[in-house]
Amino acid sequence: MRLVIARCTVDYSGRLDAHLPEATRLIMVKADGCVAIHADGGAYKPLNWMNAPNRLIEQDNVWEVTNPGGERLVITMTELLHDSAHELGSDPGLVKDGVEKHLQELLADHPETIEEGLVLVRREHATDIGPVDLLCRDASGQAVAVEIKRKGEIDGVEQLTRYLDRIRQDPSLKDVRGILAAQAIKPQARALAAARDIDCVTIDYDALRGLEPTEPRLF
Amino acid sequence: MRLVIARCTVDYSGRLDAHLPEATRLIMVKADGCVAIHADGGAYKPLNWMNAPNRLIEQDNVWEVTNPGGERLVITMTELLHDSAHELGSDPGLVKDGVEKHLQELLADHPETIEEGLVLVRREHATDIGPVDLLCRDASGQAVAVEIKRKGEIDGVEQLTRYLDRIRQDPSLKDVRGILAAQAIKPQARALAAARDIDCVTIDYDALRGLEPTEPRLF
DNA sequence: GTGTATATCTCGGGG
DNA sequence: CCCCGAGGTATACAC
Repeated sequence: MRLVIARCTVDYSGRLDAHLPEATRLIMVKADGCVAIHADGGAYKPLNWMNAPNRLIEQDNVWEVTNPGGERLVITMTELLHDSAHELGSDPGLVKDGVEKHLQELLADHPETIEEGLVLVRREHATDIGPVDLLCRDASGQAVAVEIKRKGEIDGVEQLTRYLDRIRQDPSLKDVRGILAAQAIKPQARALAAARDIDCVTIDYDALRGLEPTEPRLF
Repeated sequence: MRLVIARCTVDYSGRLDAHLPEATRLIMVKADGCVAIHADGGAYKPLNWMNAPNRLIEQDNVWEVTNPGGERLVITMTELLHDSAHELGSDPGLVKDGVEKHLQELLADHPETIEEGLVLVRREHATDIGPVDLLCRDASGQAVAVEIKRKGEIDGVEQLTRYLDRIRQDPSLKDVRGILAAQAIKPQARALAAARDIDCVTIDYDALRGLEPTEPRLF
């Protein structure tokens, strides 16, 4: 990783056009060739960036970064204040706990916590517009499509609605109903769900994890 | 901005739990107190981060970053390889051209490029679930709601559908129809739009910009 | 503050 | 390669 602090202007042209007036910034060049330009505020987003793979041409005080997609980033440096390189090696990567995938795994193992008598038919049931999180059958034998979210918002209701439309085109599943299962569901999502005869169920993630016999903690 | 290269482990606890095994990484502390931890690959996202405002406690080789929302990031350093501080000053910020806002401004000035005879009634017409980009009337006097996107995808059709449902509850607008206007529209979005009697119109941004008398180039 | 939409979203997975 | 969905999304803006 190369770290350069320089007074510079930057021009990006690609998915849109963008320009940075002259100021002092950090220019980060990583081992994979990607480039990010950071100001001294805002943790997350660089002001400008180019993802790998890139071609970087250094010509005096002008750096030109291009990528196969036709995007182009030009950094014009007027004053170089720091320039250092560091060998970091590869990163083992982030280990996460508590994302939607875990919630889906737990609910697939314990569908009865969504609704009494609910039985799993298939996880990630495929439709031609994407996979439904859980396809189940309820105590009466009726098919139930379950969309799982950490946060239940309008988008989740729209998504489940699209899936239900598709699933219902299969004659054997034409009376499928929908459930939105989430750790918390916003009033707007509840309202839209109600208008579309979709049930809402809130899930207690910690209680659910307590049902797992082995308590598979990641760290 | 302070730049530290160190061999470290990192633990985050907050909206989820996350852990980084020991490796060498860049730790960036910006003037506003935010912290980002970068590996040597991937331009955009830090592995872990804490947005300002933060409280940072340095205790020997352990840094503890906490924020008012109860999130907590702990960096345990086993080897310090680089530590430098740099005065960057404030950044004038990024100037952009070609985002959706510009497209909306241009189309508001030239609604006839969307459809012959179309006349603007109101930009950002408010509904109780959000603003419609353009509300217009067509040559026959019928109301038309226009949703503008740079890229026309399914979400845009869903969004316009929700607005149309709301707008039609107003008796004076009950026969409003919808147009999705975008620089490019995906087949999936076209299919969904067709199923909902929403028209699709592709927009040539450069040609549209050429219609502006003053050619308001930003840089 | 909540609610909504945008983003050069990024990133990863599946066909 | 495209398509789709998740994200500690972040970020801006209106109410």
